[in-house]
Amino acid sequence: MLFVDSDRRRRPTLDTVAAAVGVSRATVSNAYNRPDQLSSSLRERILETARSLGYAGPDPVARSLATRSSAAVGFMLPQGLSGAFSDPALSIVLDGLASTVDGHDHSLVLMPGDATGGPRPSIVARAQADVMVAYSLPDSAPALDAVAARGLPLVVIDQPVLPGSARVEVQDYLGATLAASFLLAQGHSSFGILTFSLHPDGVSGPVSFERRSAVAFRVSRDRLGGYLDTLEKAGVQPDNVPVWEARGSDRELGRLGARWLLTRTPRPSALLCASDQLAFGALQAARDLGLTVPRDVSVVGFDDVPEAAYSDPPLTTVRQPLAEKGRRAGELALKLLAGGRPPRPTRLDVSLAQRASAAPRT
Amino acid sequence: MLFVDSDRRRRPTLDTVAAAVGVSRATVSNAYNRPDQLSSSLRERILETARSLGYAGPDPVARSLATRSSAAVGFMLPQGLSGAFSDPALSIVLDGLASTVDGHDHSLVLMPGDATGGPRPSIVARAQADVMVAYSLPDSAPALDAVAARGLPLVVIDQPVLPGSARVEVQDYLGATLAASFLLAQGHSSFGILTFSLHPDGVSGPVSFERRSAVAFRVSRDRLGGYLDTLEKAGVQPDNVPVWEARGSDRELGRLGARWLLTRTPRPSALLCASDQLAFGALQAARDLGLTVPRDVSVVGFDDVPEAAYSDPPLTTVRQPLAEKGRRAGELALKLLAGGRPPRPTRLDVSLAQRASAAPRT
DNA sequence: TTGTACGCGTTATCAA
DNA sequence: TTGATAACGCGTACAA
Repeated sequence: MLFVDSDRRRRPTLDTVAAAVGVSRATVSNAYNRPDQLSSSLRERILETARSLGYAGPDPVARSLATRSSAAVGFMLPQGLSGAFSDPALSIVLDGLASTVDGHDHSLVLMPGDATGGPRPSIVARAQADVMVAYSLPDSAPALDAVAARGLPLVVIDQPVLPGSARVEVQDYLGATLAASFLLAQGHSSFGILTFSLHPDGVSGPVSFERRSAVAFRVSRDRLGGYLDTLEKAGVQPDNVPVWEARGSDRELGRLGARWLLTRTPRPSALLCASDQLAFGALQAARDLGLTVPRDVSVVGFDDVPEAAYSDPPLTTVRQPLAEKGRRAGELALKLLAGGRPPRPTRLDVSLAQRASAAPRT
Repeated sequence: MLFVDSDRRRRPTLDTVAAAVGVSRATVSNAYNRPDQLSSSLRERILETARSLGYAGPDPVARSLATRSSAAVGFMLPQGLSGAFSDPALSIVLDGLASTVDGHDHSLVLMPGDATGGPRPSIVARAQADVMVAYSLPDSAPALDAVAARGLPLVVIDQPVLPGSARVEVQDYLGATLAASFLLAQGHSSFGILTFSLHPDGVSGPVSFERRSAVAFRVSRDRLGGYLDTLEKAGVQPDNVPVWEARGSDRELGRLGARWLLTRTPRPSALLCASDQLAFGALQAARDLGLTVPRDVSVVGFDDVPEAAYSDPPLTTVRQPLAEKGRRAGELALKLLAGGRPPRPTRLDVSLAQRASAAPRT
């Protein structure tokens, strides 16, 4: 009696099913993975028995060990998910990526970053994924070394290419140039710049001159550089352009920064914002201060998230193909997984979406 | 020569390192996982050798197989990530969850849903996670059966509790009641309701009477039920209340629906929206039609996402503790993982955040 | 169809 | 204490 009661409730395995049906483990495995390797009647019998035994199919981990593939794509973020998901641009990219890999029966493992500007190396070392995608990590992120140490293929988005990695990138510098040129052409000569993190230290505030050099995030570097270089070429001294660094790309942080920028003397007649979220915050800050956009101040964003078309006023911004960026990254990941060599990086185009938030200087 | 060149580039394993150091595999394993089990000098020697051999630490998959734990929590979504990430409410919940599990060195595996209203069962069957979290899946989602088949612990958010699962939930019905009561108290008597999906079939449009029954999503069911019941108690016939179902909780879809609602005759003087996103769309639709909120029409949302405080006008909405919801789910998942029994569900509170988008009927 | 050699660790249990 | 032995964990895939 006692013996019966204490029969070990181990979960059934391939062997359990094989024994019950009276075939070998290999055959049961085939029933799941290679239906053509056995008669359909036998297969049906096996599946039926498995069901009755409560066997839910081959254990994913064991299968991964045997095949040396976990059918998952790792996605490394520069920050916690909080920051991540509040950024619609990232959401769109992630969606493009997810739909691509999902279509190939791969799952997505998210690795949020922490204060170091990326996921902790221990997280990366233990993640069950066979290819990693890095999204806008700082150049020196320890997470990248961890990926290299594991020898996993890597796709980078918005980052300098690493040896052996594939890369998706957008012409950020060019985009910034477009934005600045446009405002210059509109007659503006007094600017303020609102950027997101330059270094992975969580600092917000006015940007000192030293801090502008050796910027750790490629995107920030390119956008800021594009703005400043363009202005300088037009005769606007970079030292005279106030720059505010927000800790993240978030509306409220943008509002804070824009409030500072718009209370400088002289007040800038145009704000260059490194993201649409920051720009939305800037629109709000202008309203708070009783300024009208674009009459009193022009605002230009970056990304062209869907909401940019609906803000008040609709946002003039640099458009980049966000969903495409994610899809490309997904395709590259899959390609690397299939053993492909990293192709040369293709740069996605940017363009200026002219709406109502920027106007000629009055 | 040739032999040397062709030396098999297999990745080093514990054995490789053990052999190189001249100790057993177990000792190398201990060097990584139980530093107290060996002298620190030996440990250092092992780690050093591992480094020089290019060994990145124990293989995560093999470790999972041996420990029978993959240190990951799976998150099942009702839709593709597209819909998911465009919903700030979900983002916040997910963030709360992610930070909780991340703090315990667990990773997060995302399982996007498809047309069936949840992830495909095959995805669930193969996911490497040892606990699943279901977010607002329809009651009959096949994904839930797949979880049960695997015998994985389950946490449900915004769903009816399943046998053996833990659950975190919000008083949606009560929240809807608050919103409707408030508008009634303000003197409104002509309403329109804007809801997100009632059934997992991707339909958008006016909601027929039959479609209002047997609603598949608990949240939709409770919110819609709360609105209609409250109105009915106040003498407003549910049949006379136009209801628009949006395919998703998305601003643009909300705009479409609100446009329809606001062009009914007689025009509703108040709109009850099942989410803030839909409400934002409604604000836009009102603007499009030349209506002023709240003078011509009052709008009430649901969720109280951060942006609700900054919309134009700021949104009166039902507040629910989104981040807390995610954290609770994460804690429950961890608890289940540790072998805990599912505690009885705790309901999180809701309240009404009164702002400027709703006013007494003029 | 089947036998069986892996895949790569973890964790008692045991010995020095 | 410190380290070793060996029994799993659960499949996959190839040769027979």
